[in-house]
Amino acid sequence: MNPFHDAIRALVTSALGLPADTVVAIATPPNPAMGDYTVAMFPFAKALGAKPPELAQRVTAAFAAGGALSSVTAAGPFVNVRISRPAFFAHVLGLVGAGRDSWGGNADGAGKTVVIDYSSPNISKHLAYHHIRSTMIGHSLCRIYAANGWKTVGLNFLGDWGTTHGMLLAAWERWGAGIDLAEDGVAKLNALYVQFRAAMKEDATLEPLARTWFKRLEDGDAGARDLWERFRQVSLAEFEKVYSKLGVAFDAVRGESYYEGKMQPVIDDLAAKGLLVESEGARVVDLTDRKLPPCILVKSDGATIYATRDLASATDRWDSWHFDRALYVVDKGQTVHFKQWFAVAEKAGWPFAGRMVHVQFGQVLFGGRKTSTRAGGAVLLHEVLDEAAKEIEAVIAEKNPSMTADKRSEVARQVGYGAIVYADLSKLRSGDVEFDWERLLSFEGDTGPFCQYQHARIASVVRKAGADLSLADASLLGTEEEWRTALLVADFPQKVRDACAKDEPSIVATYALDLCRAFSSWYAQGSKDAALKVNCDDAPTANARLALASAVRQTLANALFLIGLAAPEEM
RNA sequence: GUCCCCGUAGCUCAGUUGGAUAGAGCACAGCUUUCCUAAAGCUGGGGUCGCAGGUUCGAAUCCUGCCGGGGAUACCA
Repeated sequence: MNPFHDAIRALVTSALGLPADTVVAIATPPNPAMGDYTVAMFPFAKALGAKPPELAQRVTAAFAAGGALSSVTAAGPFVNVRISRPAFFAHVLGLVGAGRDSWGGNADGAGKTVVIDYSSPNISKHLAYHHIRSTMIGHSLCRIYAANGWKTVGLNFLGDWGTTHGMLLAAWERWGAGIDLAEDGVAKLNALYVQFRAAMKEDATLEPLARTWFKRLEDGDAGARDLWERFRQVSLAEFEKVYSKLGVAFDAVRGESYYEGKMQPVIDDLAAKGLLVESEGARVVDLTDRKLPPCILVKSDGATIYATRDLASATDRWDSWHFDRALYVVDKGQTVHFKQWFAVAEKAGWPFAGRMVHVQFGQVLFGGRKTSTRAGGAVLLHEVLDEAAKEIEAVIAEKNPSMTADKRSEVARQVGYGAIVYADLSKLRSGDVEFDWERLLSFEGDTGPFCQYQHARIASVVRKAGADLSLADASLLGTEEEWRTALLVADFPQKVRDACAKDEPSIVATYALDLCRAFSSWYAQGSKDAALKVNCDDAPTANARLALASAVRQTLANALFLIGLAAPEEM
């Protein structure tokens, strides 16, 4: 995948007489002064019956100068390798230049389809801040899988069914007269829902009323159906406002209601296979052999439950797309639920069994506790996004007063939203995250705006220089800072693979930051010594440096795209 | 009770799948502004990698047991 890595592998395997396909772990030495890459000899010692330092000597002795590698030295049990810098610089510039927007991607997933279930909010409720996790991790995974050659289907699985929606219909009947849903519809619906739940505690007739309304909905009663459809549309329109801010678009929106008619065949099939047993009045699949609680599919009152809907929906997704993999980007609190119905699919021997993955993530905590949207007072996602854009707009006005108001507003949204998204995606999925306004609204250091700033900086320097980068002579590159930057650029394709293999967008986010730091360090050299500027006085050197900077910019733009951040040309 | 996740600098987090002296940012002390502008760079202090064992040439990383935090644990999603 990288001719320089290939050369190192070839050298090691041939020197030690190992098969050419032996796994050779190529790492970065702790100190750049030691070399560009390093290979530890320990893994080969046992098989070859020799001590690691001796093997390192053998590799060194077999090295012949010329080609991709410039020097090979033994440091005890390690073999440190320096690669030919002019060749490497030329290689990097060529790759990025040829790849452009697709640079970093691969075709590993060619012919394969992944269905990614993400965001999946409940209608008639706001998108709260914590929805950013599923929404952006899922969105980013769509792009990462696509960059790895997969066909992706992004799916929003709306919570639009169940007795809670009956409550809302009942509440509307009581108090809905005169309410205009055209403006802040979701807020009004949510208020009605909260009001109804509160009233239920006082008035025992309300819960049956809600059930009756839901029954009407299930039976296709036109009045109930129309009203529910209206609530659904109002909610979707409001979700869409937030999604468009984030650049999120789905390939399909299928709510729980969509699968309503598809559950009976699932139940029948499980019953026919003898998997469905009666237990405490409910119909369940026993999972004691998997050390799991039984999976309830039909409640004792005869109604279905979310496991039934998930099974029906998986079946439907299989019929629609014949996926090779289906990701469920859902918080880790639902781990048992997913294990249960994945197990049911396996027991039933369905063709898609084993292809589902629960991509779990940690929860957003407020003061160390899980959020409760029911308790009210939840922080809304659009509020956080708007606040960040507002704050950053003031910063831009101060730092870049010549920018027009329109442009400033556009860039403020890109960078403000970028700050919020980056703050979430830069962390490993698995950990819980504490909601912290101060940290979300910081634009310095390990942040999205820092990455975007480096991108804008490079774009501006290159734009103003107006040089013909196709004439760049890579042999004129060579400072330590340029070198470290180029090495990082070359790592990008592997990061795109790793992020996909682990379903982990933070790998790309962390990488983007590392690349920015390397570039920023390099760029700052120019303030100490004008000869070290990117756009220095010596035209051929400037051309080569601008070409490398341009490669960094392209890499950065591609990385930011994968995590859903805009890459502004100026800021 | 059982199961899952987490525990690394004062705070927020990385750590190349077991490798050489554990790294960033924030905060703190200081220094540096004619390329996009300091939204940055450089220097410095700051660590028993929760604790105790084990596995081996070698452990923040793997195994076991504790401690601490969060979550799940059949008719909500």
